[in-house]
Amino acid sequence: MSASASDVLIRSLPPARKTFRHGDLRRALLEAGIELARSGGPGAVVLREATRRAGVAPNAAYRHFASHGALLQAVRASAISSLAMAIESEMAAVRRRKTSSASAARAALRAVGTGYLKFAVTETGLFRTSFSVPDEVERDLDDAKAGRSGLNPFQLLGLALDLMVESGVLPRERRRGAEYLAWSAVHGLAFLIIDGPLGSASDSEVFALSERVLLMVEKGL
Amino acid sequence: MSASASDVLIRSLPPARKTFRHGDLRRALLEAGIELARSGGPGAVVLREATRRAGVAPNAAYRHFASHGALLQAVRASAISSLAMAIESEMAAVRRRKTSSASAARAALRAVGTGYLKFAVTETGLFRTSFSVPDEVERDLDDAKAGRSGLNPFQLLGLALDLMVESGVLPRERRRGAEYLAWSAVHGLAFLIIDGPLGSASDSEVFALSERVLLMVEKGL
DNA sequence: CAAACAAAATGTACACTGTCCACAACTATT
DNA sequence: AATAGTTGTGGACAGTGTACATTTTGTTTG
Repeated sequence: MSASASDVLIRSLPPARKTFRHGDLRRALLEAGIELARSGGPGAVVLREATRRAGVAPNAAYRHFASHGALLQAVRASAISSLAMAIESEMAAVRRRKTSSASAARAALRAVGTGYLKFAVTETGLFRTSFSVPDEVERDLDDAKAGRSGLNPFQLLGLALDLMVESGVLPRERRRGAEYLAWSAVHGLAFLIIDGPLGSASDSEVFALSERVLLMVEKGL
Repeated sequence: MSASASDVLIRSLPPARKTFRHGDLRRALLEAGIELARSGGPGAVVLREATRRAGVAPNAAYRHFASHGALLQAVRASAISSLAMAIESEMAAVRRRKTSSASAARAALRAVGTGYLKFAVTETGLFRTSFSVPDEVERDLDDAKAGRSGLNPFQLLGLALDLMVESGVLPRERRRGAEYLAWSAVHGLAFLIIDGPLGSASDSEVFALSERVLLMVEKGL
């Protein structure tokens, strides 16, 4: 039959799957959503566009996600996981030195902060998506939000703080709730950089400011 | 003519203005937008709903705002102004004591922080709207974003820091960029409370944490 | 004072979104 | 091979922002 002509038309834009079944539509939709979030933030992850990119009718999405919100949540979980991995890789780059010493503990906390900030600057869309909606990451055991270590960003921060207690840098009585102090400062700075008045600051200014914030955290914990 | 029947229908919901001209539609739309933002955050300020509340056709808005985004910006400016006023009133409650002493300067900075946090908790929708989009408040002379003093939140913070330098609490060489350190910490905490893992924390926990963050800022500046 | 004009509203229309429902195509099971 | 269940399609609807043409109105003139 004359498949060539219509094939050209069809193949022009969409992936043009040949089988009726897609095979792994859920993953395809999720990845499309992630890509949308990466380049446009949470507001850009629109259900119909995801189905379009997957080469599928809009309603097909509802076989895999209960609603647009459910898709967004899945994308968000993935974004948080990416953040965790960014932090992990920053920590790994540091841990190659001596272990459990005071300076190592400080370096670990610092790595969490710089990983967090780097991710915010580098993957702004995903970072925004990570915090586009209320959530409790504290005792959230969802693996989709964890990095390779199985820990989510909040837990990685807790780990660094535990190290500081063990090495005597942080008095044990100040350990409780310390996550929130550190996270507040670093998250606030990240926000000021990507959404606030620091948006037009130079890289070196941002770097200098990051150093000061991390120092403030160390001193003020 | 039989105006009674249709009048009942019309009068049922909308403000039912009788003149063709509205009189002050711009203000009406802005106030409707503010109300929407207050109760639902930035996403809830939808142009058509604002016109509905003003008792006017959707397109009427375009005589006063170039786009939905323009309306949102106006709402946002007003939200920032409200934030400034919240900070101002907190500062005023403190300044009744001794002036220009070290403790007064510290109290001023503290007032900025608590005003900021109170506003975030009390007027969550407006607070979210204030930071729903990139902006530079630093040298923004827009009066719509200022409080009664004519200063916007960022400038109020700067003022408090200036006081600290004058009273010798803050070494002059650490003054530059200190706004960002303080703002980072407090803004981050505000976010954790309203959108993050601290959403389910009790009031007393939040209060205690706020104290610690403000202390961290004082120590770490 | 009537006529002309600019401003402010309306009405219609379009593209786009999320989502519901009925139906078709395919797979797996009996 | 018949049947049931899953996964996709097609059509429809309400809701959004917004462009265009049109009507209503207050103001400014001749």
